[in-house]
Amino acid sequence: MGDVVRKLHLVPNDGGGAGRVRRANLAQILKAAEQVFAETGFTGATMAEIADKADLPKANLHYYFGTKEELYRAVLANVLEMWLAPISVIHPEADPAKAIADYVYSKMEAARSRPFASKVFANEILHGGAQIEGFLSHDLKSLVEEKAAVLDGWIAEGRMAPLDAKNFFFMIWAMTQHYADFDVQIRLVLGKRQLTRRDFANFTEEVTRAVLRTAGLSPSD
Amino acid sequence: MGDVVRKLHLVPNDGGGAGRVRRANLAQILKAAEQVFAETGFTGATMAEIADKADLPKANLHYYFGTKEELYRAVLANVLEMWLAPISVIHPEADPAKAIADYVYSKMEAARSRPFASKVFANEILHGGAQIEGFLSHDLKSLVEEKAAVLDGWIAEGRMAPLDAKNFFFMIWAMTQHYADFDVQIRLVLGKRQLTRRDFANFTEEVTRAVLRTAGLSPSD
DNA sequence: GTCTATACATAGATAGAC
DNA sequence: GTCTATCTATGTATAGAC
Repeated sequence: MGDVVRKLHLVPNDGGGAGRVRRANLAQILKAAEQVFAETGFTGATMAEIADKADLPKANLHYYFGTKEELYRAVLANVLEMWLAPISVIHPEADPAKAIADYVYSKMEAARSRPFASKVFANEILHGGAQIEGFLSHDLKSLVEEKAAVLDGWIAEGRMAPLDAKNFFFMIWAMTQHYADFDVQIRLVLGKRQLTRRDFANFTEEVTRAVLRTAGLSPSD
Repeated sequence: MGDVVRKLHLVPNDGGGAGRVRRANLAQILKAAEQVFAETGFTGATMAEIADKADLPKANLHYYFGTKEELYRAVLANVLEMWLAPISVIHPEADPAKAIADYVYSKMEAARSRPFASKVFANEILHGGAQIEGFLSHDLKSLVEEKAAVLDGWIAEGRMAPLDAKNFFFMIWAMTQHYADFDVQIRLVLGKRQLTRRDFANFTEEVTRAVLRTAGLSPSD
């Protein structure tokens, strides 16, 4: 953790780590900003609305983050950390079925518990990803290459069915993030007011089964 | 075609269908608007940029569509038509494997050939879908119920593996639209400048295999 | 039916008192 | 370090000449 943040130069001026108030305010602002950016996008979001949600005067946001864009980049940095973390369960020594099921579970849990983070990420990519080009073309690219090599190894050893490993990750991302990003569509089509933990447990089961079958694997427990 | 448009009251004043110039201008504006809304979202898009891309003065857009929101709704109406059309291949008399493969193919082809349309739709849902709530909660909901019943029938007859039929559609939508909506991520991770027809053919093959395996089916040809 | 010039509203950013 | 008042830019929409 922290690596991506530093690499992308996305850290707000921390002043040296002195104040407690500072930390609390930063956290409050970042949380409010994540929600507002998720709901209305970068241009749609207004500093006034974020300030309202953070329960702070508008000028304070500019005091801490300077510009709207800086604030946005700080939110993105948080989001990217969350996005990357789960993939570590994919490593050569792991059991394929268990590792892949764990990965799907983690991504679904992230979609359920931090839907705003997922939407901020989706929105950024949807509109060209100008702020995270470096992250995508370097950090994520090499990570995917590394993890795809793990899958290729398993395939070569006959421990899972042959498939395009990179594309396999794309399909997993597509399905898991869909439940966060397109929740409105899912709710309205199912006629539900809210997607519950039970709903997500069911989705997770279905997605896990789909992914494992695609890889020619059976659940390990 | 036209049904959804009418139901949602999304038709711009057609004046009676007189002019040829009118038709050409409307088409030009709608095409430009689809692209700009896709790239920057509703609030991010400006009438000036759309006018530029449509090669018309800004005031003309207001002449034809009144407000930015009306123009946006007209774009959405087009997009929804495209979105719905392919699902008709799912009907009781069809062969399950062939029908599902055809459906995946059509959705992937739509993602490839009309990426802006897919992005406009994704953006609208991502931000709450206020403009298409009626479409989602009535039209799409009943369509999904009808088509899920077809799958449930196939399952009952032992013609495909048991699964949650509605969720099966969600997974298909997630994967197929991903290649349009997240193309930037895919391109940068793969290190490609552009996704070609060949790339899409490969994605389509992988997604089709994943979907058929999930349904316990083998390719029919 | 087309287009230039402009009115009006909103939102990002800052100055300066506290 | 906080906040009110204000500046300035941008973008939607329209008036009115052609």
